[in-house]
Formats: sequence, C-alpha cells, structure tokens
Amino acid sequence: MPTPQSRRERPAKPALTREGIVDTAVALMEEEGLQRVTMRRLAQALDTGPASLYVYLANTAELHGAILDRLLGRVDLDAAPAGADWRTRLDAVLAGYEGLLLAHPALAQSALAARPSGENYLALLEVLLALLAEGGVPGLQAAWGVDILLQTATATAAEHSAHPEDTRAEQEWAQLRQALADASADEHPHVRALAGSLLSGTPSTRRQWRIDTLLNGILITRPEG
Amino acid sequence: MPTPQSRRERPAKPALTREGIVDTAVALMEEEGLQRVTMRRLAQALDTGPASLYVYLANTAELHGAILDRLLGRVDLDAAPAGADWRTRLDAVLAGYEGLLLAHPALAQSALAARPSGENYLALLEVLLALLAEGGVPGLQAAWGVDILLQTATATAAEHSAHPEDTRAEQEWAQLRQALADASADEHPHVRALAGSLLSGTPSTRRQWRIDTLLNGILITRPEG
DNA sequence: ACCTGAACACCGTTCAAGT
DNA sequence: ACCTGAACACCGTTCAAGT
Repeated sequence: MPTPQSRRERPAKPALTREGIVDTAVALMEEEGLQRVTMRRLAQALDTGPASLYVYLANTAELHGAILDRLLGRVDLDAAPAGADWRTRLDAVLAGYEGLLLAHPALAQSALAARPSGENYLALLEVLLALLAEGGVPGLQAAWGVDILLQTATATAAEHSAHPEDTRAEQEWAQLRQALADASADEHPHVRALAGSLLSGTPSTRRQWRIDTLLNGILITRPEG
Repeated sequence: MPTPQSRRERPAKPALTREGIVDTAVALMEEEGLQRVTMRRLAQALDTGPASLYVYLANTAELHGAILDRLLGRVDLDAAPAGADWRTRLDAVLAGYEGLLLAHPALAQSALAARPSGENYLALLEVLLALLAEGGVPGLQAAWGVDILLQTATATAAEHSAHPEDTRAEQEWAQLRQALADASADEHPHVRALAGSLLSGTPSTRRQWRIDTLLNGILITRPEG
C-alpha cells in the first residue's frame, strides 16, 4: 500500500496513451539517438514494462513510423524568402526535410522502408505538389516527381547512418578513394579518368546539382504510353 | 581425443578465412534471409564461436559490406541485346543491380549506409561510366550521375525491406491510399487532385520513368560555378 | 601467435496470470 | 477489460584464458 509520501515523491505516473508514448520516444531519441529508443528503454522511461507498449504499438517499425510522423511537423513548409521563385522555394522545403533526417540518419533509413502517411506528411506532399504545379509541371510528372525528390532526400540522409563515431565513415571514404586511385587505366579507364570527379564537390554543391538534375528531368520527361 | 571415426564423420572443419566466412554468409543469406545472418548463427554454421569471426571482421556492418561486394559480382554487366543503344544497355545493367538488391532488400538498406568499394563495385562503375560517355554525357556530370543512378536503384530496393510477410506492406499501402483519399479538397487540394496519380503505375512503369527522368536531367544539367 | 569459452549487456515479442 | 511480470528466444562484442 503506497503511503501518501511515496505518492508525492514523483509526479503521478501518467496514464499511457499512444501520443504520450511517442512524445517520450522523441525526447529519448533527441537525448540518446534512435538506436537507444528500444521498446525496453522506452518502457523504462515511462516507468512500465515493455509489454505495456504493445497495447499501443504493434512493433518497433510502427514506433519508428510514429516518431517520423511527429518529426515531420517540424519541417518549415515556407522556408524561403518571400517572392523567391518556385525552384528556390521547393529547394528550401526539401532542404528542411533532408536536414531533419540528417539529424537522425537512422530514422531516414527506416523512413525508406516504411513511408509515412500521417497528417504532416500530407502537408509536405501538398506543398511540394503546389510548387511543382506553379512551375508548370504536368500533374502525373509532379506526382511521380515528388516521389523521386523525397526518395533522394531520404536516401542521402540515410547514407549518413551507421557512423557511430565518424571514425568509420572516414575510414570507408579513404577506402573508396584508395580503390578509385588504384583503378588501373587498363581495366577501368573511365573510373581512372574520373576518379577525381567521382568524389569531388561539397555535399551542398552535389545536393544542389542533384535537385537541379531531378527537376530538369521531371520537367521534360513524359511517362510513355 | 577425437577418434579416426569422428574425424571421418564430417568433412574436416576447414580453416577459417575471410573468404570462407563470406561464402558461408552468402549461402546462409540465400537460405534464410539477411536478418538470419547474425554473427552467432554464422559462427554456428562454421562450427565455431562468435568471437572467432572478429579475427576476420571488425563488426556486423563490415560483414554486410563483404556480402554485398561478393554479390555484386553477379550483376550482368553486358545484359542487353547486342547493338542496343546506350540508354537501353545502361537500363539493363541498372536493372540487374536493382534486381539483385530486390532479392535482399535488407542488404540494400545497409548498402546505403556503407557504400561498397570492392573490385566488383569498380567494374559496375566502369560500365556505367562507359555507357554515359558513349551517350555524350560530360565527365563531371557522368561521375555525379552514376551516384544518383545507383542511389535510386539502391533506395528503391531498400523500400521493399521490413516486409516480413507482405501483410504489413499491403496494410501500409492501404493506409497511405486511405490518407490520400481522405485528403480534403480544402486543406490539400493538390494532393486531392493527384491522389490517383500519386499511386498510379506499375513498379516497372515507374522505374522506367525514373531512369529516363534521371538520364534526361543528367544530360542537360551542368554543375554551376 | 592465434583462437575461443564464457560472460556482459543488452534486444523484441508473447502470453499466462493478475487487478 | 485492461494491463503487465516473467519468460522465451535471441542479439553484438569483448577479453581473459587457453592451445
């Protein structure tokens, strides 16, 4: 039987709700990273056992999806100088999305496998589609185009996962750089000739080119048939 | 002390080598899927303890990378009718790469995080660069272009992971379809208008358009500066 | 020198049993 | 009816100790 004191020692344990669980999960992620947001740790943070979470979430994938849906609400959908042209504004929105995922690359990885479908995701789609329409992109091309645009942004962020201490990331880069440099002119003449170009550019330069390339392609490519 | 009989009962336990470990890992993956290729199960298959693997592999990520490098050797680099134009041939090679990863989407997911750098990857790069050169794509655009082309292929395959029984995949699709259908014309007019287009097309139609779009973009987009 | 048993520190998920 | 303790069936990685 709990004494009045013990009741006062900490705030009353709040009733579990899906929303509350996701709130705590987001907070936990921001403190310790997604890899630490396990069912067990999350349950611990909520002062209950892991089994209780399964009343509100089917599994870990659904938890990650819920976290992403929540985070998507933070994307600034109007993040560009007023009066800027549609490409600039689209670029700004996409940059916001990509930046969000870059802060949690492991989340980007799971976003690829489980596309979100929440309210915030719809709002993001809406803005992107509106900007493409403003740019005169035909409907079907715009619809299929947002898919590629979001896919690159997500994939680019996901590429930064699995780098716990950056040490391994640099090691990997060095490995690739070495492999490219070692490419023999006999066996891999094109790789040899373009070894420098393959790794050139800053992330931001390459990102800019990637978006331009995609938009140019989307603008001029009609689905066949 | 092992008797001669016990020695004859099974083939002599072969000495561990990195190559042999990866062979066994690939076989195990083909039988049970990548999620079953854990350090512990792999060790078991090799009739040793997990600690022994760490003599040859730094960690699980490196194991996955080694598996991918090995699999890349199976991509048919000349998979197109002789005399076909460069776009057709490039498409065929990319389809081979994507198909390989589609058979093991979890591997695609880890391929995003840890780009390969082995001999087979270089050979793939070489062929793609050669085809882009044949198509008259300027060097820098070709170099940055292969990156996007491989990224979409990898990401598209990765999107099919986390679907243990396909049940959940369909559920997710239904959810998105529902969300799009529910989009109000007031709040999300563009989503509403394009709800059909957003989900239209077969995987193969969309893949075709995606590659076309990328190639068109790559052909006409010069890096700025 | 090379290899590994055993331990450390965790996981996701289920279900019988409790309130 | 709702919730959860405890168990089941696993993980990756390390390191002291063996050969």
